[in-house]
Amino acid sequence: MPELPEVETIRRDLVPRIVGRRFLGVTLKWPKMVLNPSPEAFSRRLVGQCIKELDRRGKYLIMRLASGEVLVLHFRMSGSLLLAPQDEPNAYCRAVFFLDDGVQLCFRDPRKLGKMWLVEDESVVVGGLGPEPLEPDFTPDTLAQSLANRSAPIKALLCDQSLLAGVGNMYADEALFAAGIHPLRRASSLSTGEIARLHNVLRRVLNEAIDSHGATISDYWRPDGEAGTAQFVFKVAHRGGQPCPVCATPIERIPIRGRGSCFCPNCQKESPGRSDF
DNA sequence: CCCGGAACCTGAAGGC
DNA sequence: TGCCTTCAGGTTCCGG
Repeated sequence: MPELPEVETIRRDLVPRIVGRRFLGVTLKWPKMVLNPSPEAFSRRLVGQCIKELDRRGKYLIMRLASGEVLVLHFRMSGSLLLAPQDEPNAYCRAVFFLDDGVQLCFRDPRKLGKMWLVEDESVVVGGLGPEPLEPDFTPDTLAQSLANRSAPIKALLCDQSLLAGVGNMYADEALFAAGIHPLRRASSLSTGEIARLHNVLRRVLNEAIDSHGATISDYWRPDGEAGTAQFVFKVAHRGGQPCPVCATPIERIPIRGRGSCFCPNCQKESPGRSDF
């Protein structure tokens, strides 16, 4: 599932391949994935446009076009953006972008949950996102303010895109393990020390995953079709039932807000850590 | 405002 | 062997 490290990997892989290229055509095989404008207008307005810059905001991939318009993509659960896929026709290819150097860019998405927008102002899509966790404006203080007076489980809030952009189920689990914090802890119960630790490990976990080119758990692939390797260094994410790498206690898996949450019941106690006082 | 749950989707996996 | 149910989870919407 593409979260921040996966989308950042897609962006970095694509920059040398598609910046400066022009769209010659677009084929929409699942028009419902286009949320703005109408699918017909989307294709008509995109053709002929030159890709000026690739950016990322949270889990959104942002293509800035020479005209000033912006093509925004979200991969949701199962989306990938593949360059010149070898296995055409691909049953899961929901949209194809034909570029002026002969390359095809295929939006592969088995579950059809991915979304695209063509807008003049990207803020209508990403305006509600919280700070970028790897940017300087994400500080222990801003995290503390986001968590103050909130009774929801910390795990749920870490996945709330309006508080912090780009963190999803996998990396929230990894960060909470690294910080030694139980995912069900009420956010407002975290100490200043715990919040500082969480802030620190969030950045570390995300940066390490980017270094590993993201995690290929199910349907995420790099644009060239290669898998990421971040899943091989996961300590708890997607590892329910397996032994904790630190203490060998079986990793538990419980639903939080309907999401499978993996943690070590020994390393991540439910009560606040005594060492913080 | 805040919290939790359903819906959108379909392939994979498990039960009988 | 094969049908059926359940699960996976990012985002949006809805109800309490």
